[in-house]
Amino acid sequence: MDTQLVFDAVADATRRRILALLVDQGELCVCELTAALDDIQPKISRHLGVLKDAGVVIPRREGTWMFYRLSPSLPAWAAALLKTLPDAAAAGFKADLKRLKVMAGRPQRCAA
Amino acid sequence: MDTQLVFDAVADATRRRILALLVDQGELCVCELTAALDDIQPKISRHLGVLKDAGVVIPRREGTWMFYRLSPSLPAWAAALLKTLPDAAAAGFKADLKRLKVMAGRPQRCAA
DNA sequence: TGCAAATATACGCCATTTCGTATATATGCG
DNA sequence: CGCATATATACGAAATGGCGTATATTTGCA
Repeated sequence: MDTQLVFDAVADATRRRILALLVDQGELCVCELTAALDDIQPKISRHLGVLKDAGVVIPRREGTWMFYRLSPSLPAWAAALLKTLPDAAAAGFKADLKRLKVMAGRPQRCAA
Repeated sequence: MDTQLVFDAVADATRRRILALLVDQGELCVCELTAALDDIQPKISRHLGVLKDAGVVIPRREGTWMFYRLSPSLPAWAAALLKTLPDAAAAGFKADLKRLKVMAGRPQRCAA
């Protein structure tokens, strides 16, 4: 676990919004995050790539969907840091969560 | 409290080393931090300026010394974030702390 | 006032990062 | 195979941020 990569990961506002949603929701796919953040898909994918390379999230493929969730093997300090993100984002987080909830055609999960 | 400024503050390794020491030691002056990090004074001052502008630390003058400590009015999420820093820095933090302890001529505090 | 110590700031320079757009890859299905 | 959906990557441009060096500021004291 590279410390600098983790802090680089949370230095960007878009990545913090993604992580706050993953902390709260457990697992989300790219299209759900794209809808929740109301942003373009390549941007979301690029930031998810950064998070994956940092070891903060791990991907899971299900058909054409790619689901992302927090890595289960984070050191305690990193897990504690990520848990602060929904509070840190505050108002923005609630808006993102609301857009996620009203998103049309959310993918069905086969497995958890 | 500007969220982005706080995360920018901890994005830099030098600032994390400074903050880890302040979390652990409570209050330190520029010359102590310069010795502990084994770095040049303008660099330490510049980073302390960033931390001050972000509202993460507050300065206190005592003669020619400037002492810095964590802001007492941090939101809970920010305080929780900062508390992870000594663990996040790990080995580097211990080395910094050791250099602080063996520093010659540490300033005497008049007041806490 | 004049000097010394401690700290802060100014100035280019260089490296990194993010962005939008366009395109490539991968999977499922008929 | 061929098409559609979902996701990932490549590219150049623009902005940002840290660095070292030099210098300015502040304070204490003779």
